[in-house]
Amino acid sequence: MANNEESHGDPVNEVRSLSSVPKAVVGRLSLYLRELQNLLRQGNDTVSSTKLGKALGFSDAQVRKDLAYFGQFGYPGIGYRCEELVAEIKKIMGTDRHWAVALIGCGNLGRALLGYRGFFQKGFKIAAAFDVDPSKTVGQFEGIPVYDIEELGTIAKQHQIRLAILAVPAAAANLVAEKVAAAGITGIMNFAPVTLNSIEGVSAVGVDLAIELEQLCYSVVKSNDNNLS
Amino acid sequence: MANNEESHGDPVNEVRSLSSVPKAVVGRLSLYLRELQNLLRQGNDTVSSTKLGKALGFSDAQVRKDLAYFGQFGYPGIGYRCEELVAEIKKIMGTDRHWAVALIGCGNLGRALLGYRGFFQKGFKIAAAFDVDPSKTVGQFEGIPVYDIEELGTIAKQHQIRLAILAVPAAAANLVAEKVAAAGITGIMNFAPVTLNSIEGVSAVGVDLAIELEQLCYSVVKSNDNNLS
DNA sequence: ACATGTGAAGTAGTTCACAGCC
DNA sequence: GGCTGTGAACTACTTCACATGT
Repeated sequence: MANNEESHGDPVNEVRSLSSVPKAVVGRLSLYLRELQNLLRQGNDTVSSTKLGKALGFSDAQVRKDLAYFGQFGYPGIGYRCEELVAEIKKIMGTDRHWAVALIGCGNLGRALLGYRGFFQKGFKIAAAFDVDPSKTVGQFEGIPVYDIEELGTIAKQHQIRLAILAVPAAAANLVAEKVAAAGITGIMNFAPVTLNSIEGVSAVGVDLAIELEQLCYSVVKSNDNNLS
Repeated sequence: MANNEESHGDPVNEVRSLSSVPKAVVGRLSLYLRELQNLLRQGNDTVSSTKLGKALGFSDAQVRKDLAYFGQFGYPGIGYRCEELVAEIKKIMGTDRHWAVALIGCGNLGRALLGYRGFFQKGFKIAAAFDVDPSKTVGQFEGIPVYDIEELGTIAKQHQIRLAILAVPAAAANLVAEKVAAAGITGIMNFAPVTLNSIEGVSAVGVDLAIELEQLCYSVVKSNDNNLS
């Protein structure tokens, strides 16, 4: 029994869409994109729904249905042209352009995220970092200037920042989220271990690393139980 | 239209269970646990399914149904006793005990995770770190010793390590995952931006921070579209 | 022969609504 | 009156299977 799998956990990370496209579909789209880029790097020009699905643990029908929400991208008898599909999915996700991002909270995790290459590769650039601690707001980390949180509004306007990464303590998260919204930012990636209060016109995804590990823990314990029987 | 929400993205983080409990339920269980602990800290002894659900954006029925998969924990007319329910959920998740964890890959992200408090608070202790780079394997970070990856088997046995956090480059991830499995570790939290090949008897959750941000990006773009119409 | 796109069928997850209990 | 636990109804998602295209 192959107990391994990378499918999607569910409410551990948190987004809701308004439209008729199921959020599960959008989640898989990101995985398709990632896999397609890997395939391209390995020199593949085209890929079939069967192959793409198999690589990610989904059925071929699932792949085709998911893509069908957004258009007809395939070629019967051929499959999908990787480069083309990459471009399409990027357009759908909104990552066909560059995004300026604010990082708020320069603690352990915050500083690591400043140096994280993965964001940049997807077109996200952390334009500025913020903190409340005066000892941090003097300089810069990883070449990114650190400002006092009160300057968020000004700097956000200057750099046209539309997304914020929150790496602040749980107790401060909701207050900071309000400031972020007030600065005209409409997307928040929240690393604090609390569910943010909903803010009109602002989308949020929560990423709780400890919860993610806890989910893994459940799988491990569960699979042990099953193997005994 | 309140476009904010922290519900669960779907296949962005990746777990599959064998049993009949939907993975979505297990995901929400972690959120209930987190909220219950916050409620306790605020001095609440009991909570109703309505209140708990409202705090997280779920219906009262959802909360009750989710918990009903595991037993009867509530008191009609009263609700749920927070402390009691916390203990129950911890037991279900397997976090009622302590877990020794190996961290593999001491780059930017890896080192930040070594210092991340959230894991410890849930009972996870990073007992040892590993890397291939000899310049890193001499010392320690955050008080945690760093070993050469080849020592994984020995050290894992010594510390009874059952979980591993992979913070290695994408190109190395699958190879390292094999070594992890060979060391007798049965749970992998994968930060590398690839879907790991399935390994017999090993559970994996994938956490791709860039994908998480991409999902947020989609929500923001989408909600913009909707507001125009 | 191979692969897409899609209606139809099937499965899984969520909400309703109410009986029973405090 | 407030609240849980749960069958029944409903909704959403996934898979099937095949017509169509290369």
